[in-house]
This record gives sequence, structure tokens and C-alpha cells, in this order.
Amino acid sequence: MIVRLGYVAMSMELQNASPSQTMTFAQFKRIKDREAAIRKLERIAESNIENCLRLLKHNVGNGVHFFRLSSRLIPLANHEELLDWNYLTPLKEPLKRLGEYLKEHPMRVDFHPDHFVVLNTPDSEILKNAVKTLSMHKALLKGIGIDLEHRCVLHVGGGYDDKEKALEQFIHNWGFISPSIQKMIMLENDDTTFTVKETLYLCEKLGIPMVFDYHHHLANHEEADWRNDWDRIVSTWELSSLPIKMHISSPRSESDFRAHADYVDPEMFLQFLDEIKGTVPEIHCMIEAKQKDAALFQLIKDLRERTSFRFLDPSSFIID
DNA sequence: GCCAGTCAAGTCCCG
DNA sequence: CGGGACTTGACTGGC
Repeated sequence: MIVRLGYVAMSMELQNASPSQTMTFAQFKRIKDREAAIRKLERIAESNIENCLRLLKHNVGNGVHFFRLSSRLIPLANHEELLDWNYLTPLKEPLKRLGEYLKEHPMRVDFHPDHFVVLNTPDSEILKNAVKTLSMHKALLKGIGIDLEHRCVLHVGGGYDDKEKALEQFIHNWGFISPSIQKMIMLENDDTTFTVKETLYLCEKLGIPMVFDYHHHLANHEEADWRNDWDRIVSTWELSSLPIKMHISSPRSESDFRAHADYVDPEMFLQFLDEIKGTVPEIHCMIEAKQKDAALFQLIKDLRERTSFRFLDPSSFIID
């Protein structure tokens, strides 16, 4: 079984390389000349994409081939008072450069839109905004030249005091979402509302790959033993051309259990790998730790010290 | 140059 | 029902 590790959105090691620089709407309004303000937004977005390319180069230099792109590349992209702003035109060339680099250096990249993209809302305005944000992600993927299939991880959404009803609302809303956006989606179990079993219910019904978040599962489950659902999780990936992916993080502390720790506990990870060994030919694990790439590099170091895993490259190894 | 406060979005929580 | 907490990284303002 091949295991490939990745990390999230930004680097603790590269200086001044944030892909999520921003301008709030309050700041935007304070600028008298609207055209100048829009040009500033465009400069920030271009800089974010430029930093994104630096991050990709940093990844290649360190043998990392799995990476989550920031979902905050374009500040205020979906703001209702900026509907006339065609943010894509000035970004066409920078996005193309990302795509060209990715063609030379293959890397699995995807997005995790912010948690206010909720597809199971009963409010049609909120659904409209969620779809708008997903359309931006679609445009970014197209601009880079990445196939849309399974590139956006989302949570199921709100519980609204009746989770069964909330799940049915998801199914209802799903019918109003265009196939090209449906195709982008993966669903993840969350740490407060929807468990693995509930997420699986939707994934199986609608043909959506499920991203298993081990930490969230520990925080929120009906049945503690996830292994009973593992085969079902794996099966949701049969319809995808990409290998199964999941999220790995450690709790910050017992009292602050849901928060992400700085690093990943290697013993916990090794125990987990031992459980799933041989169940899939290849798995991609997204390391979600406060220390981002530094946590990934530390985990790799820990694994090298503790195991005799055969490393294919600095961030991928084989378990027999 | 550091620390506290602000910003954005939805949901959730409390009174 | 309304206001505040939550979450995240970036940024601003006060000292």
C-alpha cells in the first residue's frame, strides 16, 4: 500500500508567501476611488496566486506531491457589491502559470471551501451564495487547467435541530446543483454535527466520495469503532479516478479536543496505518496541523526513525 | 514590535 | 428573536 502525505494551504517555512492575503469589505469601502480599490483587490489576488506558485515549488523541492490550495485566493470575489468585478480576467495568466508548473510537476491539489459554504441550507439565498462560491472554485480549477473531478471537500452542513431532515434537505438541494459542480464535491464527516455514518448515507445515495477525518470521528460519532465503516468509506471512491484521501490531525489537548495540535502524534498515525494496511492500493493523507508543512516534515522524520517503511520520495512510502 | 481587537461567513447557543 | 460565540489567518490600531 502506497501512502502519500500532504499539507494545507500555507507554509511555516517559506517567508512572506501567504496565499491568503486579504482586504475586508470595510477596508474596501474606505477607499474613495472604487476603481483603485478594485485594482488593489486584483493586486492582492495576483500576489496570492504568485505565492501559491512559490508554495508549489517549495513542495516539489521537498518532495511533497499532495497539497490543499487556499480557498481565499481572491478577496471579496463573491461579495454582492462587487458583482460587476470580473476578477478572472487579470488572473488568467497567473493561473495559467500554475497550471504549466503542475503539468511539469504532477501534484494532487484540491480545495476546502470555508465552512459557510453549506449545501443543505433550507434558505435559498444561502444556497445561492454557496453555489456562487463553488463556481469560483470551478473557475479557478479551469483557469489552472485541472480536471474538476473531486477537488472540493465540504462538510454536510447545519443540523437545524433535526439531522434527519437536514440530510434530506441536502439531497433535495443536490438536485438543483449543476453536474459540473456536483462532480467537484467530496464530503467529510465533521466534529460537531454529522458523523461518518450520516455522511456515508449521503455519499452512497448521491455517489460522492467520502473524506474520512479521523480526528473529527474521535470527537463526534455514534459508534467509536470506525473500522466497521471503513469498507463503505473505501467503496465511495470506486467511482473516482483519484485515490482515496483522508484527513489526519491530533487533538490539541484533552480539554480542547477539537482544536488541531501543532504536530501529528506519530504513534496514533502508525496505529491507524496498521489498521488499514492492505485495504487499498494507495491512500493520500492530508496532514491538518497548526504547523502546516513543518508538521508534515516532522511526521516524516518520526516515521523514518520508528519504521522501516520504504520511501518512494520524501513524502510517500510503501507499507507491506 | 507586540498584543488586543477586528473582519468575513453561517450556524449554534443562550437568555 | 436578537445578540454573541465559534473558527481561521490576515490585518489594524494602541501603546
